[in-house]
Amino acid sequence: MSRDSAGRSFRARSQPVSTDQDTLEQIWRAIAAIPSGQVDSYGGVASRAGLPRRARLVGYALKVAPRELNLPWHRVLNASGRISFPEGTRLYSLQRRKLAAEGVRFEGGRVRCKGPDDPSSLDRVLWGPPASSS
DNA sequence: AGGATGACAGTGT
DNA sequence: AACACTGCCATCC
Repeated sequence: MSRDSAGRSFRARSQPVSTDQDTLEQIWRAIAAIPSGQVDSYGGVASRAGLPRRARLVGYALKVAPRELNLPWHRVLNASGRISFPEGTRLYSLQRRKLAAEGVRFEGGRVRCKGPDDPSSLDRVLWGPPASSS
């Protein structure tokens, strides 16, 4: 860990940045791997794709993703557990509807329970389908 | 070439 | 909890 002139900490990149087609496909695969009824954050997707700190790139990858891939794009939320589209837009309601169809419950504007980034729950995402009442 | 703008995130105040 | 700031990276003026 290092610090810049303003005192903020940061991790140096251990790998050269690449934004070629392979990188995009890697991200798309990570998104496709999110199980139905579960959600992940942009940063989480980036990490699982082997691209830590590249959350913004995930947003770009989603934007340019070919429709034929049929990616579960609606399962990707921002780090605060919220939908990243402005409320009231068509995409917002579409995403919210798709999530609801998979049993993802909302509380106010955010998904229930912890944040999608919580490392302890990445594997057994707790806010999953309510159908599996354990 | 340089600044603004995003389907973002982390840290500090 | 909300805001400001910065890192981040591709696009679009």
